[in-house]
Amino acid sequence: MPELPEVENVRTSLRRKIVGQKITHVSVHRPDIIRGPSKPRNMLSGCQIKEVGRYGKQLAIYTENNGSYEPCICIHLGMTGSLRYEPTSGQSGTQLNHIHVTWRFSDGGTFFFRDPRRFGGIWTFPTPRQLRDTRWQHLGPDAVTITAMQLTKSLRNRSRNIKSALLDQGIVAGLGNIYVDEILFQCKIHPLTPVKMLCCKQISSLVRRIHRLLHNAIKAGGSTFKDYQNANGNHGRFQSQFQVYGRSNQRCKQCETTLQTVTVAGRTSVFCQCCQVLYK
DNA sequence: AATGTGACCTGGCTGC
DNA sequence: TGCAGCCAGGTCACAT
Repeated sequence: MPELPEVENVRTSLRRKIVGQKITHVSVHRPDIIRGPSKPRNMLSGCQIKEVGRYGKQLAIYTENNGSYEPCICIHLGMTGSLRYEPTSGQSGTQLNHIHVTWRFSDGGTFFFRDPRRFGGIWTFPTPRQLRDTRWQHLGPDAVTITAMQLTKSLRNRSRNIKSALLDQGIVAGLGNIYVDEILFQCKIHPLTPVKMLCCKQISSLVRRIHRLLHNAIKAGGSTFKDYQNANGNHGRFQSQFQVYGRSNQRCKQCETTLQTVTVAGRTSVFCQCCQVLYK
């Protein structure tokens, strides 16, 4: 389940492998994984990789020609998507099923997009600016850099609860069910608390916790539950630090109360009814 | 306009 | 052992 820390680890592991390389051949095994209105311009075939970027949970692969930016692709990993780099054209450590796109590089290396559940996808754009001005335009500030002032402004006069607000990528980009549950537990806020009940001090604290948690999760290589691996095939280690996510009906690590679940915005939320206050 | 809900998709788990 | 049914959740279309 890749959220921001996992996507950031994919980005950093991938950029070391592919920046500067030229794509010699692309195979699209499953065309419906290519989304969006514009059909791919050869999925970067013949292009040289300039940089690997990220915004929220989305990755971007930028290419260049004589120093200027050329076509780019945006990759969303969805729930089970993964990107894997193999130094040779073989697929030694990569599962062969559910590979939808394969890129081959000038050095003989291969790069795969695999996504069993196909919630992910790839979007192509003629320039990075097109990507920013269309697909990324509606996203809120990236969760790593969002400020208390930006979040306060986004939450002003809203009637929804804090859990669904933090899951909304238009308010803050990069958080998903796992990290939102962990952040709300750390802040001692019940997931159903209406955002209008939170004061400026609480929102500032929320933002500090978001930054700290994401920083620690990125440092730990992200979290692995079932599927996630970075581009080298390594698993994350942050899941061992979870306080609530995946611990329904177990004891709260702070107060020993049995953790409960509630469905918010169609997602299972685990929380401690003793530690987390429902402001009304 | 803002918010809520269900569909998409498939691997893994549980219960019979 | 094999099968059916349920659950997981990011995003989007549609309903309220």
